Amino acid sequence: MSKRLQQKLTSTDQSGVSVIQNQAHSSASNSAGATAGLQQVPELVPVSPEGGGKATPPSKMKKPIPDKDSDEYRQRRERNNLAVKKSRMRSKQKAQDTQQRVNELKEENERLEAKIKLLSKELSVLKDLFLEHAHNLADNVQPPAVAVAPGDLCTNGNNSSSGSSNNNSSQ
Amino acid sequence: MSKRLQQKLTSTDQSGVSVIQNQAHSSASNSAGATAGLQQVPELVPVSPEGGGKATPPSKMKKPIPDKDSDEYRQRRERNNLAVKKSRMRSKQKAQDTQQRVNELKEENERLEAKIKLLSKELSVLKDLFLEHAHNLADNVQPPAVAVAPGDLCTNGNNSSSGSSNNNSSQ
DNA sequence: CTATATTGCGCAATGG
DNA sequence: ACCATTGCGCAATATA
Repeated sequence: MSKRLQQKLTSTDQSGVSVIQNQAHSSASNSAGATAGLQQVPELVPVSPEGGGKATPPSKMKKPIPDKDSDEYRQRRERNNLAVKKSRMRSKQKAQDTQQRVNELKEENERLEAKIKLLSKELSVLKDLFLEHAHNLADNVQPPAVAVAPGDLCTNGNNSSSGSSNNNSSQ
Repeated sequence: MSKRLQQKLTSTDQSGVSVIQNQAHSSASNSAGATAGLQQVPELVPVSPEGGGKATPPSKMKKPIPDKDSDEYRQRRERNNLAVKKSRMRSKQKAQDTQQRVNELKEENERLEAKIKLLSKELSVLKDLFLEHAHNLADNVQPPAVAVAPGDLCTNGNNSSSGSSNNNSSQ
């Protein structure tokens, strides 16, 4: 009574499907009334169409007949299903990773841009100071105290509100 | 003779498959010998199991019978197949776009890092110049030519002689 | 509730 | 021969 109607049930119960297929090319119509398990296979079986005892290297046989209900067939299918599942899992995983990569890169971009902004600011400040000096010299005037205290530069070139003049080390 | 064996052929010709399916839960074995087009439907039809004349709010009917070979069924399937195809196409497209985004972001990252490097260099040069001036002033002497005094107490860890005083303005 | 969108799964063809 | 990848259909489920 029981045919062979159990295949995966690995995760969620699915509907077992028995599928009969007709070849588009082979227009062999056969009749096989199956009471319970229905399946049909054309009885056309090219039984090794080779004259010699070769290993059929360039054998021209169209289809070795996808024998249904065959043990080997079922085994093959199951293995393929497994492979398919694995492949798809990896594919999805990869897509996810890619998405995450985008986020990481976006974050890093922001950080880099912030740093650029800061550096630019520092640069502009220093340039301004230079211009002042140049003007002073050009005016031939030499003020005893310069606009900037040399000690500041000696200690640290960072005079921003928060001291953050370090290179990134993470990642 | 020809049943209903043509479905997509939108892109490549595939094998037309007629699939009969049995419900996993309903263990009703029926017999339907079909010569050409085979199909089977369990005659179990839960005819609205409610006692009152309600609108069946939590109606428990399991399946309204997936009528095969029905016109409406076939139509519905075809529409779904189309939707599936569309959805998958978009999904793939999106994945591709994401990958491209990664590349773009990587490029931009490189650009930003290069810029940072350049700005850092400029900054260090300017700072060095400042230190020189400061020393000159501190020495009370003002040489006509800027004579660099190696005596640096200020630990300026860079004395790159390469003159790369570029000034970028774009972006 | 009906229509479309998404998702998991199996099958088959194909590529390596 | 084997596994990996891919396109497609079906059905269940989610979303509108």
